[in-house]
Amino acid sequence: MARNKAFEPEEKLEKAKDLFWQKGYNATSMQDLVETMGLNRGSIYDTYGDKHTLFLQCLRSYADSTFEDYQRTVEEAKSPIKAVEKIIKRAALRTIAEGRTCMGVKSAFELASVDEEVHAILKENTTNIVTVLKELLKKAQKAGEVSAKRDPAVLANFIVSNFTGFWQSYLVYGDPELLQRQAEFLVKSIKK
Amino acid sequence: MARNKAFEPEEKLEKAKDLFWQKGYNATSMQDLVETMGLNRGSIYDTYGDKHTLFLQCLRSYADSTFEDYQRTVEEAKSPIKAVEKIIKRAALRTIAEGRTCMGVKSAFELASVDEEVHAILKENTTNIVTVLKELLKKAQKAGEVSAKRDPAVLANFIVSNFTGFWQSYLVYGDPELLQRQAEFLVKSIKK
DNA sequence: CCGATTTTGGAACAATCGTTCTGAAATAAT
DNA sequence: ATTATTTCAGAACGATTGTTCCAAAATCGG
Repeated sequence: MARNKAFEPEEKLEKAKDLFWQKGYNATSMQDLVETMGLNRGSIYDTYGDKHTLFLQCLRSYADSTFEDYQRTVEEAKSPIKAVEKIIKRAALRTIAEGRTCMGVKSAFELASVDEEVHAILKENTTNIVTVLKELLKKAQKAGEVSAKRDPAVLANFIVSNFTGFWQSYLVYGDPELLQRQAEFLVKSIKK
Repeated sequence: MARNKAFEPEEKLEKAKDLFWQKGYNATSMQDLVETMGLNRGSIYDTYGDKHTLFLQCLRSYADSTFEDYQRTVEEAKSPIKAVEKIIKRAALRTIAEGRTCMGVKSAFELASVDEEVHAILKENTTNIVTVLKELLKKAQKAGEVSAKRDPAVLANFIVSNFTGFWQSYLVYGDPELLQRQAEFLVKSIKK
């Protein structure tokens, strides 16, 4: 009946994601996308819709894969508190290694206050991570590894907020050692 | 000899600042600025230079006034540790009250990685606040109000990073109570 | 009042924005 | 081979981007 798509939509979406991630939404033009994705203008509109819709798909893809990364980190841990520690260390490591600021954080500060769809994606993603941490902290409290006086919800949000703080710190100073020490202090704060 | 300026440059800069603050750099157009500042195109270019130069002046103005606000907060405090507490509480309060995300944080994530001038302004401003906190923490350590084991530099950077975390938390959840509790936990973390 | 200098509103600029459309080439199933 | 659908390169769209320029009005010091 018809010709097949000559490209892998997910693979090209990955390229779009990389570009949006690097430049931000407003600073990325459709021309940039055409060149980076190596796709025709029409093909982009046919496959992904307009620029905004394309961006939402990229953001969702980014959010999902980071969440999956945190989930994998949890699975490998030997105890609840070790899992929390691992997640924090992993966040610090990603900040240093990725070479550019978390797409979620960038998008939050650029768009979340004026774009309800972006806000919804980021809120859901944040809640997912917070929920994982909250459950781990509850278990850690039962095991006596975290003070029972603390509210797990506050602790979990505190940790996730600190991840944004990691990006800010590294963006301004680019000092891996400082970041590591901040992460270590965060772990200590949670434990005792 | 010549006609005087019919407007107060600083007053109009304030309006530009408000607009950049609200919309971000890339999403603010020159047309927006003309309308919001109530000034002629030519007058803007004559007085402030091009869009980018105007933005830098706005950002500097914002950074200076927030730093002054923190300095005032310190002066009113009765002890070093109280001053640190006050600064943290004040940051949380501002997050809740101002209705829009800190211009410094927004600009950092939108521009700092590609705009060296913006990066320099923000780095200097951050260093200023970190320095104030560091001195206060040293004094607090001498007074036995903060554990001497901690590195004041790490603590100070940890606190400032948490301010960015405050904005993220409030941007995503808009929950004043949660933020207050995060701030309280931050204070506790520093003290013990 | 006069001459110098600004402000002002708006026209004009080339460039780019996101988006749509065209028409021809390519490829799939019938 | 025919037909249906997609890809492709690029033209074209009106709108908007940042910036410059111009002539007229306004206001100052002498």
